[in-house]
Amino acid sequence: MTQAPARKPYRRGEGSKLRTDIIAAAAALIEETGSEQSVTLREVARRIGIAAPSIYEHFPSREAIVYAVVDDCFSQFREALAQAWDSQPDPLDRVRASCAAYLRFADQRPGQYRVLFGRHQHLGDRPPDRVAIWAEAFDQLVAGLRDCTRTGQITSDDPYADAITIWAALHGYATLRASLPRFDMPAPQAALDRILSRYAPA
Amino acid sequence: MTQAPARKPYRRGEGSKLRTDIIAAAAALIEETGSEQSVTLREVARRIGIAAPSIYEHFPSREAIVYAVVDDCFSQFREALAQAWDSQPDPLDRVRASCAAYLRFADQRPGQYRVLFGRHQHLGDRPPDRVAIWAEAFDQLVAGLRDCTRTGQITSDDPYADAITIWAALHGYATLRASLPRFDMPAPQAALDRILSRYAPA
DNA sequence: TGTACATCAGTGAACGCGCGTTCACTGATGTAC
DNA sequence: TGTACATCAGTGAACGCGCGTTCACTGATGTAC
Repeated sequence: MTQAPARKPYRRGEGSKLRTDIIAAAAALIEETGSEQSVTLREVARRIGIAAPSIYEHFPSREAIVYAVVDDCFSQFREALAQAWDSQPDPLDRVRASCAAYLRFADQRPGQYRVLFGRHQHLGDRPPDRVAIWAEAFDQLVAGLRDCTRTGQITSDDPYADAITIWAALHGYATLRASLPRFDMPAPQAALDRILSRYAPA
Repeated sequence: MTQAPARKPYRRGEGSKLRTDIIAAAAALIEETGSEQSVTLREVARRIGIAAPSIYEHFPSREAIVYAVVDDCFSQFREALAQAWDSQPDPLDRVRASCAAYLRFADQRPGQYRVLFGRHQHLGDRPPDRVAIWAEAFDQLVAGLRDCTRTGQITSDDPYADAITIWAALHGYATLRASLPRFDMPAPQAALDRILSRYAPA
């Protein structure tokens, strides 16, 4: 769509910086449209201000760009969750902080969050196994709930089943808010408080 | 993709039947891929066994087909919810039945459910106002919860806020289950029981 | 200090593809007489 | 009962478009001598 202004080639030895530009442009495109399909070589090239074939110096195919972006998103998502988890020693605070980080990611980058649930066929070399990443985050939530039941901060006869419900509520809130922007939703923090209030009564 | 076998033209006066075929083929395509983008005139035509330009007898553009399909989905969705609501006299049973119908629709036609949350730009003549349809369904849930608090079947200090949470949990469960089929989720009825158990303790 | 040259960071033109859409048309079928 | 013809339900070829990808190339830049 938008044509980037003229640019000078990177200096010798800095050619790999273009790789970063490509991923950034593709990520922005995904964020704007919420779809991987909008990542076309030509549109990415236009945004950076290069010719489309220049991309082949850094990626073997269109699909490889999308793959790299999604990979990047997953890393940042995991990092955000891990940081929140580690920041709190108390079990309930830990669950709260993790859930808040989850909603913050989805709120600030709804398009990228959306893409984390897309169907990603593998490129051949490495298997994607996105399910494993979600399972990891989910297991952490289950562990958190278990800790909270042990300390008596949360009452649950089945932390696994309740973790499913809480995850569903988080995911549902985040995607509803992004899908129906004209529908008046409470802010993330208020929504989270509501969700958890049924599990950790004051 | 798949080429339909040879077919005979509809008889005189029955030409409008093709319109139904087109919507059905487009709906199937959406259901298979979960995306409106897969509805192309040529693919729809291939599936029915006609030439692509024949579609212009019944729809002015590609977008009009998608619009008709989404319209159809919304009608069926509303109908399913209304039927469930009307089938139960007891307030809590009514909420349960409506939520169950919601999950059943999403479970049986995940691709079409997904599309109900897409961005639909209007075609000019009539405004889409999808938000109004969602608001209508949501208001019914709020009313149901209010009735249940009156009868004491559910405890809530803020039925509106709790309706948001319950809707989010339903939507989140449905979309997670569809997005991550390899992640082991409980069946819809079990998930619904879990969700509502926090609001209507036995 | 000057210069030839290898290499780096790209480019421009072209390909085949599927797409939406337009247009002139065709063959079967029901109907008026 | 027979026939001309209007109409219906479609078709085939073509258009311009944006796309992914290939290929031969080019100009600037750092380096060896």
